[in-house]
Amino acid sequence: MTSTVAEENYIKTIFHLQEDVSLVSTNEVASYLNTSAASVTDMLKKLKLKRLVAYEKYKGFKLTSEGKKQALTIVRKHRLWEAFLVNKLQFRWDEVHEIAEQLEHIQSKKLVDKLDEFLGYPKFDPHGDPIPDSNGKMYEQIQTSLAEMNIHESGEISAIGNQSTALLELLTHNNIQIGTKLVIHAVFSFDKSMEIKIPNAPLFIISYELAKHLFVKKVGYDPKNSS
Amino acid sequence: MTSTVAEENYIKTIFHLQEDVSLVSTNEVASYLNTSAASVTDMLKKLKLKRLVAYEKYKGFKLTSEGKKQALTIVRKHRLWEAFLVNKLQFRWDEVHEIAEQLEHIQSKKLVDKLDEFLGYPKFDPHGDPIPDSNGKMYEQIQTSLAEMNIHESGEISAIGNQSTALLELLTHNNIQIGTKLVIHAVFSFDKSMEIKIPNAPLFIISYELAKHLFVKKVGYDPKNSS
DNA sequence: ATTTTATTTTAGACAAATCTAAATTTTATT
DNA sequence: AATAAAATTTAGATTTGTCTAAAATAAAAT
Ligand SMILES: [Mn+2]
Ligand SMILES: [Mn+2]
Ligand SMILES: [Mn+2]
Ligand SMILES: [Mn+2]
Repeated sequence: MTSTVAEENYIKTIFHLQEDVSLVSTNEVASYLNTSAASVTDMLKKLKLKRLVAYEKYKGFKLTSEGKKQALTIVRKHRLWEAFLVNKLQFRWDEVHEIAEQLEHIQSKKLVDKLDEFLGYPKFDPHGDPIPDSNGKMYEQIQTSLAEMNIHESGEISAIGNQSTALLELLTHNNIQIGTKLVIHAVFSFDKSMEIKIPNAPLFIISYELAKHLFVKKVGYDPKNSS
Repeated sequence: MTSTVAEENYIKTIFHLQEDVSLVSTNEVASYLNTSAASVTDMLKKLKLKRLVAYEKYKGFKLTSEGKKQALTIVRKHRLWEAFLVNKLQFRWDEVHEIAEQLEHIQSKKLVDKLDEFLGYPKFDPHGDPIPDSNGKMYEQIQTSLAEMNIHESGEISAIGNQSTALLELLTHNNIQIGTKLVIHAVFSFDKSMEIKIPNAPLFIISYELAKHLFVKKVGYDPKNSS
């Protein structure tokens, strides 16, 4: 019924990988978890036996609905703990992922629900990722990478696609955080860098590399009028 | 350098058992941890190799100073998390031990110290047990079991030596909690039961079984005058 | 001082999670 | 369609933490 820490890490990994594609491969999981393909195959057999993944050898795999349900409770715990660390204990958001990787495996439904209540039922974690509620429901992220946006479009930073201290340093330097509104003033084809405007600051340029890791909720932009 | 969860559980167990006696035995640890004596011997070899216990076969064992230091950080985490669960998340004190058994193994010095600060540097956990500070120092518990006290002595409940829901139920019924002041009005030799007085309640009788599990800080009682 | 009992350790086995190397299957390339 | 390359699985080990049963040692009882 309950899963080990190792099993939970595989379940969560498959969950994240299958957000993009319908079937996940052995090697994808192996490289994500820094483990060998052989170990992944071993674990898949175990998870199949527990009916948490749908798996046929050589064919790829995905979570069953029970597997997805378990994944959502792990993701819920991970993000709630991250919110706790940042909102209550004053950690920076680049410090919390590692600790949440441990805390997400604590087993106690009551603890999670009380933590959720204590935090005021937050809908998003410090990186802008949605937190599943106790039924596994969470907000959709209707957002695009800033790198894919065009000149004159505007939006609001909704998530950060990388949790490194190096990225935080750059964002802090430029006064960018989740919730910051921006308008794209120019896009330079040479290096795909962008000139953007944010409130209370002069225009400045950000690299394509940076733009790729910033996710934006578009505003003032009606898809019906976009021909 | 860092220890596994299993190792930490042995270290903590030896720490608690050696509070009473100078040398701990294999069987004591085995029965405390509900494991076999053979497993304890196996683990002792490992802990000896890591220089965390002083152990000679057939002779008993105790923690080295490094072992004690590690034990204190585990106890610190355990009790701080219990304080968090009760003081911030509104758990009852009979619900928190199991969860703290998991949380005490989370590895992050910074987390523990921030948690301590967030809680306002509590000196005692919800069961009245002292919380080591970040240097491993903690208040001495100058307390005796209520069962060992005599008629006319008075004191204040400082710790509960058992964390069962059944005990909490009885204490709640009698309006006893940590901090409650009491005076012993009578001790009945037949069954060692005691008649006690607490503020705002009539005299009532408690069993020897209960008294054994209540720890009391004596007050208004000067040992110099006790002939 | 023997003998009996209790305690502790050793021997050997097992499950979980991992690995490397070899075998198999699938996919891509000529 | 045959062959080469890539991906995946299997075979066989290894480490950690556990177990039972047997052997060794220590403690208690006669
Ligand atoms: Mn994270
Ligand atoms: Mn996050
Ligand atoms: Mn406890
Ligand atoms: Mn406690």
